[in-house]
Amino acid sequence: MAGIAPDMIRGNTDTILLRFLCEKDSYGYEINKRILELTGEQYGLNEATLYTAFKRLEKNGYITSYWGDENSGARRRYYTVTEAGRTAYRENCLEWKNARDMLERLIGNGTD
Amino acid sequence: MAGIAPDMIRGNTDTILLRFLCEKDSYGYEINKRILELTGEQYGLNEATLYTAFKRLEKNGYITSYWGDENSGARRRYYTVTEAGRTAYRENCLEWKNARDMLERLIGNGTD
DNA sequence: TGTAGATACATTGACAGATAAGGTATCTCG
DNA sequence: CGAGATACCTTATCTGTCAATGTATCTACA
Repeated sequence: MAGIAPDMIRGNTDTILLRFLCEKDSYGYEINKRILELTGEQYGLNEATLYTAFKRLEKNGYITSYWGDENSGARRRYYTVTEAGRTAYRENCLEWKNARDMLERLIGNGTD
Repeated sequence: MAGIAPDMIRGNTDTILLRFLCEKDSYGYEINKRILELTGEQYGLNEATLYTAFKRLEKNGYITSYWGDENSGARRRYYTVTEAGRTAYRENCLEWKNARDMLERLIGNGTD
């Protein structure tokens, strides 16, 4: 298992984060753990990438953030998806499906 | 139809070019026309991207090039895929399928 | 007591691939 | 002769990702 090239994920990072936040408020570390679980440890976001993406999403008005009131453990910054974020998520999903189908046609099936 | 975001294709550009060159020797302009056809004019490679990719592939030993002997029309630089290029193509196809399935799981289905 | 490991967030500089914008040159058609 | 298509190429710039580094807290264990 060689892992996944970052350039394959690029363009979908924001969508992935929005997906998890559409389910429930969450924070960086937790989301990344869920990504690792879902991919059988095959893929996880680099931390710098993760926090850069959160900043971008917040700047675009797709999420808001607040500090959790942990009385134990490290502090956590929680994120909440906005209505605009939910809309963006749905649109991104359509774009992904469109791009996926196109790539399927363009790449061929590897039998040559 | 908003077209396809470049970041969705990124990481697959080389594979797409190799795919066409696995079929037959070809040149930049022709490949790009075939991409436009196959996608219903939805997507075409930026020329700078196209020629950068050819350079990269050649540097990696995946393709070789030669000038066509056109006796009419603009000169064409033809590309030939090497054995290493065919192998890379097959591997890239597997990587794409792997990444695609992973993204499918990570992105969800947009129904939230 | 202390120290290793997990949790958790954040910043920095560098890099690779993509882009827009510009350029060269030839042929075809009206 | 000029417009449009064919065909290739270069440069400066942008964006997202990454490695490296830093901070701080809690838990487990010896």
